[in-house]
Amino acid sequence: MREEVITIRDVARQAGVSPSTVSHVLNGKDRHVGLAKREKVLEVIRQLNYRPNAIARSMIRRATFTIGLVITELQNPLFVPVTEGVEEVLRAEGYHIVLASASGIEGEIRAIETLRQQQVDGFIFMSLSLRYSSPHLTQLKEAGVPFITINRYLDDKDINQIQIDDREAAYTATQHLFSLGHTCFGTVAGPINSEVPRVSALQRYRGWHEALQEHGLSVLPENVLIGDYTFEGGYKAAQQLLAQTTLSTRPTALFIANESMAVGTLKALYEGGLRVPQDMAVVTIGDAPFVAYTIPALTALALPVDEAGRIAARRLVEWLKAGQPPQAETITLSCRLIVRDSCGAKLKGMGNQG
Amino acid sequence: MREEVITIRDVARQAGVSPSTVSHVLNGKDRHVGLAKREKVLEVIRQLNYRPNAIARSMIRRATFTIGLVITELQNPLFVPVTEGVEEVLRAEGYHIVLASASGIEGEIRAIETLRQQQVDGFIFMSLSLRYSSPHLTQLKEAGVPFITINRYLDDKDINQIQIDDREAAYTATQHLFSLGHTCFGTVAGPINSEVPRVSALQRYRGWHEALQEHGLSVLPENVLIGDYTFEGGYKAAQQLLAQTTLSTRPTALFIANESMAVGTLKALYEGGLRVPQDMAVVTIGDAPFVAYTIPALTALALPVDEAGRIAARRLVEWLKAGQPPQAETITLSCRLIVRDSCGAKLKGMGNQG
DNA sequence: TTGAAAGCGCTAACAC
DNA sequence: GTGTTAGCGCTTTCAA
Repeated sequence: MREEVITIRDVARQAGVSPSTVSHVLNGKDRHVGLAKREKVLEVIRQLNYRPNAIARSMIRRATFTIGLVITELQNPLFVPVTEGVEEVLRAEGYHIVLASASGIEGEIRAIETLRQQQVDGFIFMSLSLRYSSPHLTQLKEAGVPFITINRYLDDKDINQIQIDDREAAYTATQHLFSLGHTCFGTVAGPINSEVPRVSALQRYRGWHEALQEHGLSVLPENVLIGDYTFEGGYKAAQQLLAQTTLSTRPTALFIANESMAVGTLKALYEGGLRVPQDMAVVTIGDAPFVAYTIPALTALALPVDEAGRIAARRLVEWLKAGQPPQAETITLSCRLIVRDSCGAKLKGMGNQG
Repeated sequence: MREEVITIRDVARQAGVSPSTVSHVLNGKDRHVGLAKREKVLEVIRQLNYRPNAIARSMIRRATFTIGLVITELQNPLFVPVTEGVEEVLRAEGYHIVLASASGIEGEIRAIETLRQQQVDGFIFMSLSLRYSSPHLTQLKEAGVPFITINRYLDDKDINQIQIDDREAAYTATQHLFSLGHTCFGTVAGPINSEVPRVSALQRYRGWHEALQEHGLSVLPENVLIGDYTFEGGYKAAQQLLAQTTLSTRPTALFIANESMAVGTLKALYEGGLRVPQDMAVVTIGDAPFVAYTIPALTALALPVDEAGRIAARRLVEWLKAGQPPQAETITLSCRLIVRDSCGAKLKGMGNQG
């Protein structure tokens, strides 16, 4: 049943040439092969349905044209669009993706180890950023292994990183609320005070805070909630906000650290009888497809996720082709404000001054 | 900078043994290696930070412990959870995943070709099912290549398939509406009449239709809309439904073929001034995380997606281990009805009879 | 219990 | 232009 394996020698024999000639017509670079032989070889290849063994080729070339894509959270909304970007350029360049899911630092270390055994040519890390330092990545860098990170905040600036400017996005979001006339703010932050805080959550909180400070505003502690980036977390946080505030202390504008929590928030507000945007403006970060179809549609900062993937892949491929690391660089991508309905129009009266 | 490659010979030399001895302590099966030598070898391995070359090993073993995961639509909501299931069991079994995105049959054929060159041990296909016959898969089967499909409807019953029972899910959804007392129905179907219809859309339409027939009900053509499985598609379809129906002909219950379209529908209904579920009950198929947080929360049929992934991976691994195909089988998984708020309670009056 | 030797399928010097 | 040869790093007979 199973096709017997046919090798380059079989082709050579059938075509009456040497294996190296076959190899040359296959890879066809420097060497010139006579037209007659070349055609004959090509024909035999087709006839025999010969399929070159890429593994054997890798042995000699010392390159597998394979890159390891290491991620921690498959269900992270960034994963799919980033991967699409990565895949798009890698495929065009003839590279394959080996997917490794690794939760936690230990998992990541294990994944690196086995992928190196598999002789991947390089890595793209798209894992959560849980801390600023990652010794195992610094080590990987020192071993000369080509890799690039997406969406991590490593303080080792000799590592090539693609970052999305979470701080700026939060700042922009908050400014947007300002520009609409709001002065009484609340937020549902991401996991900023768990044991290992997510760096993006920290940065988003920071951006929000900076914008407030800039305007000399402070926020009541009861208007600052902490969520966990989930729908449920956003829902609960908003419920709590409503429960612990009164009409007089309640914010008129909410910055929700990510889109999942924003959806949860919308629901809690609806159930609490608050209208968005009339009673409460809501802005968030993240522009998953459903964000445009909530009620009301969410004003959000769109993360340049597929671009991040493409850039990462492109830089890695350049590195691989050059055979040496590019100038280490941290590329920071900005988010784009997409105004929809959840923040409403500019406030008219001054009655909202908090 | 770059670590020089250290091979099994280096280890052997350092440890004062032969390469084959090192190989044996590494793979440690039949052969007994003296304790002293074994320890010495292990120590040298650690010292040198030796990393066996999996590629070289594959050459001899004729197995790469790698499987190709071929998908058409990265952004398909099934992709992430299915992949999680697949990854979970494959990793536990020591297999690696090579991800190949391939749009269309031609892309799939190309992906198969290059992955076979990469010597993957088997395949999992999680692509859209666009047609019932796929000659290239039948061919792959005949070549003796181990593979399994998820969510495809192939009429070649000699191929191992994992299916989700779309027809049944739609039937159940519709029955649920019935059980609540509805008699006037509408639907937003998936892409059932495009040039290459999606089989799942066809099946869901069929299940809906069967349930209606069973109750001897017919549906006004104007209450049957066709969408494209997107948020936008659902939104537009529902708008059209409202536009082309009057209060007297308008359905009281809607079956929306997937969750994205259901979200769009909810928005259109809201904007049209219809309350869900009071004025219109809505049920859908697909239970992406956001489905529980729409307003109102959607009653939906949850697809057993991660289970599908796990089963597929498990069966494939068994096949690989056995070295021969299992009894060809099409495993059909059922969906689970999750009742939330979008269908409301049982209708009281009889005024809704259509 | 261990080592020597022969490859896996391919490419790349090096001859001719 | 083309063939011969020597490996890539590993496993696996086959002897010892």
